[in-house]
Amino acid sequence: MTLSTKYDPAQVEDKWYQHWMDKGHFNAQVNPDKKPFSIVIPPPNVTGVLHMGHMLNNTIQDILIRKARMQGFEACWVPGTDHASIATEAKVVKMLRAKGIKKSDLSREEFMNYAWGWKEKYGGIILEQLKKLGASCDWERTTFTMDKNYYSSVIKVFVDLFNKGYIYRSLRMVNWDVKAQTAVSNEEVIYKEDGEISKLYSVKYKIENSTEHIVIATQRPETIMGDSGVAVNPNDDRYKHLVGRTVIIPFVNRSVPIIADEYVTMDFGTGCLKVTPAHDTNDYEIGLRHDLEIIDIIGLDGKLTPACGVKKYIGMDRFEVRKQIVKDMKVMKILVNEDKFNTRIGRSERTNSVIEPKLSLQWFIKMKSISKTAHNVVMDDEITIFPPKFKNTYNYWMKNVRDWCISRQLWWGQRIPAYYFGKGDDDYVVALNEQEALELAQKKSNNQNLKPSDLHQDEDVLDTWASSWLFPLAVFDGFNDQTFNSEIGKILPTKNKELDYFYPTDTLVTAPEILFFWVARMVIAGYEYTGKKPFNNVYLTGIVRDKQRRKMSKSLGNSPNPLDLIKKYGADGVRTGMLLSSPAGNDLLFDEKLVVQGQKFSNKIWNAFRLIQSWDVKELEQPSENKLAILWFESNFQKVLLELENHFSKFRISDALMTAYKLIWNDFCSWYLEWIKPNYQAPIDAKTHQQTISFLEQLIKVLHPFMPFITEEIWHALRKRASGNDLIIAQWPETEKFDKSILTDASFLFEIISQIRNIRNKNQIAQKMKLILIINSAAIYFKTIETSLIKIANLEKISFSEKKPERSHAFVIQSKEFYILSTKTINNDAERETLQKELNYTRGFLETVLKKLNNERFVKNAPPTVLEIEKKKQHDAETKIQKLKQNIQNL
RNA sequence: GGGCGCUUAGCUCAGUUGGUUCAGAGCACCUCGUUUACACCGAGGGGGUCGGGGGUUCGAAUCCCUCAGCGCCCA
Repeated sequence: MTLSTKYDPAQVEDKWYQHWMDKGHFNAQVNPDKKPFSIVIPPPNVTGVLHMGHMLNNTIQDILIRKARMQGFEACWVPGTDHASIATEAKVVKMLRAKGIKKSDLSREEFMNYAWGWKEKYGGIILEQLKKLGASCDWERTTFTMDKNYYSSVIKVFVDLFNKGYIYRSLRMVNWDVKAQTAVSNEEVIYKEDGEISKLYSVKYKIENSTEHIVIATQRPETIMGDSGVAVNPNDDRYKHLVGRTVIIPFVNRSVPIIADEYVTMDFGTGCLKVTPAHDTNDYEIGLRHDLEIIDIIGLDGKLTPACGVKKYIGMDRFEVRKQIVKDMKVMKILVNEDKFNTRIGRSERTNSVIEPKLSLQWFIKMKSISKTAHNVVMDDEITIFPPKFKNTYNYWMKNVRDWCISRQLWWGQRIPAYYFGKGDDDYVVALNEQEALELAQKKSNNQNLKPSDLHQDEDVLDTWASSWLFPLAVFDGFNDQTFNSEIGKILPTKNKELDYFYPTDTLVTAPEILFFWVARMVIAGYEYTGKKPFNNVYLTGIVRDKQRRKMSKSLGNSPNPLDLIKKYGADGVRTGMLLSSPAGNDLLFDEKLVVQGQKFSNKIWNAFRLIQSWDVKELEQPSENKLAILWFESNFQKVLLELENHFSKFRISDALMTAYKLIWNDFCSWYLEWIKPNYQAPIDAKTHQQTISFLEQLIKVLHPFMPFITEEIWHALRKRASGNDLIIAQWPETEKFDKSILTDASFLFEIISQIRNIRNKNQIAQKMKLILIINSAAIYFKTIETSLIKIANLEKISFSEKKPERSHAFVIQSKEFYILSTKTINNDAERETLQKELNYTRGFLETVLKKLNNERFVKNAPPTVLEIEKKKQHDAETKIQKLKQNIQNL
């Protein structure tokens, strides 16, 4: 069989993925004979298509899960998707609009049908794409956050938290998205980096019973009609005398107090702030402190309401009113000034419309007490975050945790199970279903005649995070009726085998951006319901950026299409390319060149395999150099395996890959294979051949988690294997004790070889030309490495002699002198220069060593081992200097 | 404004407890090399005052102070 010199991933990847699926290698079940190792996927949005961030994130998860599987764990990777309330609803609305259908024309049920239809069509795309990447998820466990069971879990939790007193309904300032007609969280409000240019208007307010005016500064003159106070700083001498007086609000002629509040910045604007509690978060706080009236003059649509009290403004958009009111103020001669200034304007992440701070009745979770354990366990490293710097960030957020607004004015999501039976703010009950709600409502209202039709369920749905925070529990059906005890609001142990076995999961791999949205909240939910953590480790990946450090995004168009990359370079190449530059927790500067490097690496391994496979094998006596090569590689493999495990234990995945990369490319291909390679067309002895195949097997084992496809392909090409004997479930190599002296011998050997190659290079001596090496040393020291040295350095022979040959190139290693007999005329000047350079360096080195040794305090204080080392350095350097000097003289 | 972090070779980054010839890796670059597994290759090489300054120590990339530049999170 002749194999192509180029490895072609397209030929093998789909084949092996299908094979693994057919054999059920991805599926995990409760198995008392094995320890569990589980990961839950950060569920991607159903709206999404695979992007580079997913590629990185899921490659890392796949690496962890594949390694665990090979290490004999029952490895379970649960995939799933997230219903993404806001984003999905936006997509569906847009899709309907294209068909000429308005959401407002549809009933809730009709809309949900469309939404489900959309989800069925597009919602699974991303998971299908993950298969191309090689993700070894247990697809039979695929979970969607709106699945029936999941939905009811979320509702149960809402009811439970309400009954426990964690959920309350309250008038709060929310960020209102006028376009999307929904409240959005603080995190979904975007402020432009450099701010935005706006105008600051200075307006005269008349002081009541006085001819005096006070000049306030505002950037929102359209809210003047909602003013219920004017605030100054208590330390501001300009206004001290006015505190306690009242002013007349223009347009509405309302009389409001002048109050003193520390919040006011004296040197901003006029130092005099109009207070509009209904339309600004800070004003709201001030209003609460000073008991000011709340006058809401802007409707949900962003238009002024009759409450503004000025007929011509009613029904006008807030920004139109701003233009008009400025004109009107000019006419009234109360506008003193308008200045351009740079300010921060909050815009909705989804619609880019300017956020309107708005008071509204919303549902909240009290976060302070429920999150206490979740805070502590991370501080105590019960849950470990990688990289550790995020522990600080987590701490800061938890310390200042704020109540969580969980209602969203949308339809796509879990509908809030609150049922209203009257007009009063407190006329509602919270229940699992309508039947229970009716019973509760009858009790609460003291009205046994309430009918189902008298109840009206809350129109809003829950924030998506208020469902996905249950993910690690819900995927193992932790809230089914047998497991979840609604009386005490706990998930019971020993009631659910799957949950008992797979929970807590091992490692969560996700982006730092959602440390609070998702990670922290999962920890909170985990402790609230099981008293246990949801995962042992949290690994936070970096953000995938382009070479210019710009975040990859659709709008910039700087993100390659992952599937195109896979097509072009193979999944193995792409996985490798991503990881090669992904140091733990740092951002990844993606460059297609890295994927090329991954592809080249595939090819290198492929050709190593081709070489081994091409040899003619005979029952011959094993040459001594092959024995040495094998001993060396065995020990070296063990040494490197330790390094690899160390990297893994610290989640240095990219370093682990680089370690494997160098082990294969440098150690195996460049050294080992060249060492044992038979002469052209000569056969190889069977023993060495077998051993070499075993080595390659070991190598592809440790490489498998990174490059699953090519390794599986070679695994099967190397030997005939029984059905089901696949690399994906092969046993991971064990670390064993190894011989360190052989490594020392080898590095001595390698150093000599490098020197000889260097001499060839510098003197234009062809690789093919055999050279004679003379060593000024007893032959006994070179017994083990002699034949290897002859072979790899391509020598004719080695002689041992104290006599320095006349025409030769000299070098010194570990105080031993080596001479390469020259076939050409030696260029004495060049040779002298080389040796002199070496001599100067060594002298300088000796000087620094002597400096230490002559320092009494060093000798007194340094530990004996360090002292010994320094003495040895001195001795070696002195010998070397002597020999170099002699060699220079001899020229 | 508050908090956290970063600055090491042309680029991206390692460097664990202060102590091996410790100043490293990968890529990039330069030189040489192709009938011999792979040119998606091989061999060799150059390149850094460890951001600046000060301090602690026998000894500092590593600890402390300070200045400068950059990034992230929160308000």
